Amino acid sequence: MRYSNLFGKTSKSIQADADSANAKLLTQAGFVNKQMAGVYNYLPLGLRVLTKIQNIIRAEMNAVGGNEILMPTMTQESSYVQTGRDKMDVLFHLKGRDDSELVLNPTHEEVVTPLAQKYTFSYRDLPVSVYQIQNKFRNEPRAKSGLLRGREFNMKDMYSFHVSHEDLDNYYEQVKQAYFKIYTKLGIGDITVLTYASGGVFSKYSHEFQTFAEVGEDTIYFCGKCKVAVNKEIIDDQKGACPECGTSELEERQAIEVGNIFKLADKFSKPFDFEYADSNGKNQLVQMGCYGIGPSRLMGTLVEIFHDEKGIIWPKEVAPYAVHLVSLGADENIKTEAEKLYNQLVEKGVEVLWDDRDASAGAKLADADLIGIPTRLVVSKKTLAEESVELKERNKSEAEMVKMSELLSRI
RNA sequence: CGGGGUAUGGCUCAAUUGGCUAGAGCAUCUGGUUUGGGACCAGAGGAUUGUGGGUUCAAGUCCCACUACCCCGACCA
Repeated sequence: MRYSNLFGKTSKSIQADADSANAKLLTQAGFVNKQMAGVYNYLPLGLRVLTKIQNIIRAEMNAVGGNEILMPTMTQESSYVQTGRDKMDVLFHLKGRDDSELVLNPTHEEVVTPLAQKYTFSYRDLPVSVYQIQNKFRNEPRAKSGLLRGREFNMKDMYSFHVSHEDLDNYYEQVKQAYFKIYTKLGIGDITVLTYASGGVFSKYSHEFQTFAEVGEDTIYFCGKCKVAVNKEIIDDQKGACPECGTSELEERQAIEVGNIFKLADKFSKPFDFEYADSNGKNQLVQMGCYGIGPSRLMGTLVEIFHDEKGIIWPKEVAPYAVHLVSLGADENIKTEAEKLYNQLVEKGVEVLWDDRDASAGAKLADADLIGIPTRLVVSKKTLAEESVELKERNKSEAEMVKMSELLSRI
């Protein structure tokens, strides 16, 4: 991609209302643009990152047998009346023609449960799990912290259906491991911990995945020995002790919730009367689990974790491009050489963003740091004199000269 | 939802006790110069000051209402 063709621009001045580092940097670098409180537009750079995060998640869900589907954004309110969730205060309500009552789905239990019911008759149809990656709507009393807490946000939600609690337990563990693989791939595996948390309205307890970060809204108590934590909301229930080893020597940390998994059991199968015939032909309630992770929140989290005073430092797995090619100087010769290199890289399948503008060196280099692509290549009079290209990693301070002839094999 | 604050070109801000044609920087456009860390010179365009009402000879400025946004808290599948 040539920078001159890229929709979205970097900006020197920042949004006055950008609170967190992720809101500030993502806006300034041209990844997102705020539509209104807690609602964002994803520009090309931002969408590329979001898509990569989604694909990492998608691969792991497929690996545990998840079937990807896409459910609707809106649903008749009566489904929520059936479960009692129509009273949730974060629910967006709207009216259709004839004053029909509709809601924008905050999650999809009310949709997926009756859906799965239509295709599940006996134990032979179970277990099964389905997931989708879609935008959710929650009328948060207070949206904040950029992508960390929005009113419309992107989420992967998976739902599993089982004949027994044991089977649910089994699958739940598999998904838990899949989640850790996701965090590891995103580069936050070592700072993300399994956290015992409240199950909200639907189950007594749940497991959250919490990433240590100062801006995190959640307070958790971390057990260094077991590498698990307890959310503050249930620390009293746990009597201030680690649920795995019992020690009360826990470290208080701030963290961002980057995933949450629940054993729903029959919380939803019951109101919808979702039963299957067992091997004796007797009807039994289906046991359910649900598993949520937010790509958009993860994108914000990654920026919170990986940035410096100059800008974002994307992990390679999710960076919008692998290489940021910068040509410095107005000489036609420089531009020609840069273009040659650009074409070679593209041909080789390297994702490259070429800053082909006539902007000053300072402006281009500052933008490269702000955007945060892992590898920066500079072509200038200086480098051409040595038939070389300057290579610098965004997360390192020193640059090195690489011969043009050797460059392609290096990348 | 309680408390506090803000609203002025695309962005960041200014405008004396209410007073003349609402200023500047960034960005944009034109010309020139410049190219290894957000360059410089000259010129240009761009605003019914969030919306509605009120007070006044006169309102960006004062009053009321509404809306949006931000902060603290509460809330948070």
